Amino acid sequence: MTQFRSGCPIASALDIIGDKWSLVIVRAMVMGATSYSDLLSTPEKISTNILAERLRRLEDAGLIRQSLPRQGSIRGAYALTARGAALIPVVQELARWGETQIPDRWTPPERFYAARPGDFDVRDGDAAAD
Amino acid sequence: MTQFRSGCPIASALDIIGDKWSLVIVRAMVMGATSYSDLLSTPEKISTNILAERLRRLEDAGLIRQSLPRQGSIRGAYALTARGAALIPVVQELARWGETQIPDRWTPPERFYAARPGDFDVRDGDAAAD
DNA sequence: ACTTCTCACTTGCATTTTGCAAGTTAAAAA
DNA sequence: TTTTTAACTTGCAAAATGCAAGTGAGAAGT
Repeated sequence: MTQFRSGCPIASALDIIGDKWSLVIVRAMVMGATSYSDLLSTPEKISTNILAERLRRLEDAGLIRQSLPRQGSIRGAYALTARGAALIPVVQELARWGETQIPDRWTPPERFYAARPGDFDVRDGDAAAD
Repeated sequence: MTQFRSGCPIASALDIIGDKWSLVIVRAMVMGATSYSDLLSTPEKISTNILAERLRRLEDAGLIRQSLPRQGSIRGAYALTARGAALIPVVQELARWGETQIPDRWTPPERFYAARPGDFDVRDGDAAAD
């Protein structure tokens, strides 16, 4: 599995999600993306091989999981696990930093900052009905 | 300068500090590192060329700066700018994530979590006397 | 004054990661 | 039954990372 550079929680976290794409994927999933094509259609234009590899790594690291395919679809939807959802405060702080420190960035929608780790990892039954 | 993948503040932040080393350097500086050799002696064992290049990039991005060399030293000490210090909440959340989600990580000292952006970027005069 | 040491890097080169473009496979739609 | 679409895989070029060794300038020792 991942070799950690040290016992430091920050360095170790970066050994897992310290790249240009992992937290972009987490952001997209916080915003509701669940399929491979949802993730491909983000404005950042991730390439297909990188997305596939990142999804594999995030799954191996236990941050996301693929639910069992429902009938009428070949593959299951991706969802954040509790561990992955625990990154929400990190991406929110990153968003605040980007908004305040980099000129002309978009303002994320309210519901992005309102998201809480507990809103995810529903374990079973996709009870996301309104 | 940096080319941003999109207007998203998260993706743009990652375009600047989305790698394995930048936030490790910020962490070390929050903990008091000010010289090249301070930064080299962190437990993560960054190699010299990477450190030099990262320092250059962080300086170009306005996150750190090198103060004017005092007499008796050839180069000035590195310090976080206000923009760099604004990353403190990000590294703190990352630390919380690492501590709670990865087994057997070190517990950062109190003063790490107590650090506030306002404690840095003293602008002039190194008034860090006890 | 002259050699030695240390600090802050630079350079060369191998390895790994990232990125683009095109191809594949299976199921859903026409 | 041909065509689309969704979810990838493969090949190869380019960029980032990492190791080891080298450099230059001021500080320290003698």
